[in-house]
Amino acid sequence: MKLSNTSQYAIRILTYMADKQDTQRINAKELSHTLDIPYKFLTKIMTDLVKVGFIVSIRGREGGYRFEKKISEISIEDILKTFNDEIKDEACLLGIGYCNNSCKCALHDQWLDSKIALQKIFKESSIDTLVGEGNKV
Amino acid sequence: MKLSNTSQYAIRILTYMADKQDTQRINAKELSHTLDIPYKFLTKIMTDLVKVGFIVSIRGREGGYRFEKKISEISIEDILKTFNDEIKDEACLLGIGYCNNSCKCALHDQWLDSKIALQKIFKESSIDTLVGEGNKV
DNA sequence: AATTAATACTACCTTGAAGTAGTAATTAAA
DNA sequence: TTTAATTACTACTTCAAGGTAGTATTAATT
Repeated sequence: MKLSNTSQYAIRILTYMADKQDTQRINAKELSHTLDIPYKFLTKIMTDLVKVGFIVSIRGREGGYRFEKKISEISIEDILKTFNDEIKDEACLLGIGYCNNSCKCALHDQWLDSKIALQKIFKESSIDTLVGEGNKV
Repeated sequence: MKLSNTSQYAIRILTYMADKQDTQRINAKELSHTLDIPYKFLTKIMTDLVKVGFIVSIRGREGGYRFEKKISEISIEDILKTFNDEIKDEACLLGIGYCNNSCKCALHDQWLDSKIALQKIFKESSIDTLVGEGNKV
């Protein structure tokens, strides 16, 4: 009952980047050190985040990353979808195919409200709503 | 954002067993066929469920499994705990150590209500509340 | 007593996520 | 134009969960 490491890392990276947007470019080394994410694994994730258009990369000396999309337009859901980690509508908590109103598992009704609440949180939490709270990174 | 296969299997096994408690013993072969769980993997899970005291096994010909605990006294939470898959109080959605009121990640406040709701569902859903609804197995 | 049908145990194999290594490509600075 | 600092790419290794195989043990039936 948790997000994948990759999704967790991606959310933390983008939140941290948003938090210090004064400095326009942030490089992988800084992110790796600050967020304690293995360097090589982080650069792999960064490349994915570039490909999906959340950020752009500047290669070469003095390079790094900066946002491409507005941070108000990147939701947690968007990030989770990038790594195929979102909660799908017909997700079955017991892993028996798909659940819906007419075909459901024994936990479907109990799980429904929480599922919707979680989906809502993920959809409505954009990166800009997460910054500046002095939270741990 | 899902339960482990093992937990899903265990919940389905116990729910199915509870659903047909008329027949006192159920054997691994029937469970494996009916629930479409690999036989050898299922027997491994069954042994765990025996060890933790939810069920007892009857070895030898005509053997099988039956409940040891009352099905009203086995919660989803109990099952999840058996396989170390429960939602812990200080679980951090972003995987940054532990979260609490004074030290939290950027998603902690948003996640809190859902977490509590889920914990409540898992705690309050005992096996007997899941049977007899005609749900898929 | 032998056979058969069941669970238990030990050890192994497979798979996908996580993580690592090395090199190529790029670009600013010296 | 060389060097240094950066991201991108390809391929590999590691780890834990999931799954499999073979054998031992148990006990009712024949």
